[in-house]
Amino acid sequence: MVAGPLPAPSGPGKDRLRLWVRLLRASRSIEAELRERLRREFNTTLPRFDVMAALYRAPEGMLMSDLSRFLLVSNGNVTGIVDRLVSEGLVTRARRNGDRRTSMVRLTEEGSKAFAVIAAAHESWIGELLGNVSEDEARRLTGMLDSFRSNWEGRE
Amino acid sequence: MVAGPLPAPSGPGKDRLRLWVRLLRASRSIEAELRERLRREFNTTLPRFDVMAALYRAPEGMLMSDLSRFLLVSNGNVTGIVDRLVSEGLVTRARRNGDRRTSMVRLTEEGSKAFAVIAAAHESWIGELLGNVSEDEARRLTGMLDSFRSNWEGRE
DNA sequence: TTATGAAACTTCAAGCTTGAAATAATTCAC
DNA sequence: GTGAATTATTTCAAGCTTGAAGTTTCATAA
Repeated sequence: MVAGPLPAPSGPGKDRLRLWVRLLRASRSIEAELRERLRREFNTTLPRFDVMAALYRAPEGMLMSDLSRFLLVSNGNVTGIVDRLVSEGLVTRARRNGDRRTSMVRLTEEGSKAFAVIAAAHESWIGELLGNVSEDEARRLTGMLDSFRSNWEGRE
Repeated sequence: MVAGPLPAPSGPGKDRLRLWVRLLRASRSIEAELRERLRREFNTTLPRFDVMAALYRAPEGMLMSDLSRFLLVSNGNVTGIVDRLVSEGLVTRARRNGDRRTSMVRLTEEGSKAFAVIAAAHESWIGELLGNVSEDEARRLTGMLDSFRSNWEGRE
């Protein structure tokens, strides 16, 4: 490559690279805004919200490793976040009789109530922040991302 | 088993919420894979790569605040990453005569060479990881994300 | 001039994140 | 049953990230 300083990227593969850059910028922008609002309005964080959201969908509870797999983060990471949620009284770790290596993590009553409030705000924020994406576009994009996902999960 | 535990979310606004969840999962999956490969193959990190990529496009250099704005991260964050890159000899901070508050950050010769190698691998990884997105789909998705971006930047 | 305000950075504490190593409990092969 | 893998989790050091507070330098204007 002998080139001028800023050749507009082109050539095979550049379309996907460009897509990746856009995808990353979009999700970082939205994430930053959500993080900021969660902090300002509810004094919480995105990782805590993510854990609570996962647990809210699973009233019977989740193992640490379930959480880690579902949220796509490391085991050690979940330990720390759950520790903080426990110390805030939003979550419990219940030792199981069957397998004493594991513990079921569940939202407390308080955690569940708190989450419901935050989730409602969160949903309306998303509606606002993605307001310029039409419902139709949203569905088409979602479809593309779904097929990306199934291909991704089936790869080695 | 009365209520199904996981009613599929529906109703107004749910399409955008679903889109956001898919978007976040896709970018996190890809990011995790890139991070892993950068570490394994080049013993570096995504934040360092991002800074170097920005500097590579700007041979004349960038201010710390330019980097922070461009990468969508905080000022203090950039300080730390640049510190590490400097100590690795990949980047320099040059004090300017005009305004002594600022310094121009540039890739060193070594940094530039190193980046070129990593960037080539990075591009081929993206080609591989997004291989199931057709070129056509990639362009359409990019178009949607572009219009999202211009709306985003124009919001108050 | 000089103060006062803004701008560019750095520092800091707290929290998030990872990968690797350590613990503890279970399962499996024999 | 015993010992060797395997699985679930925690701990740890290093690095990333933020928002807030602090420093230095510059710009403005009275």
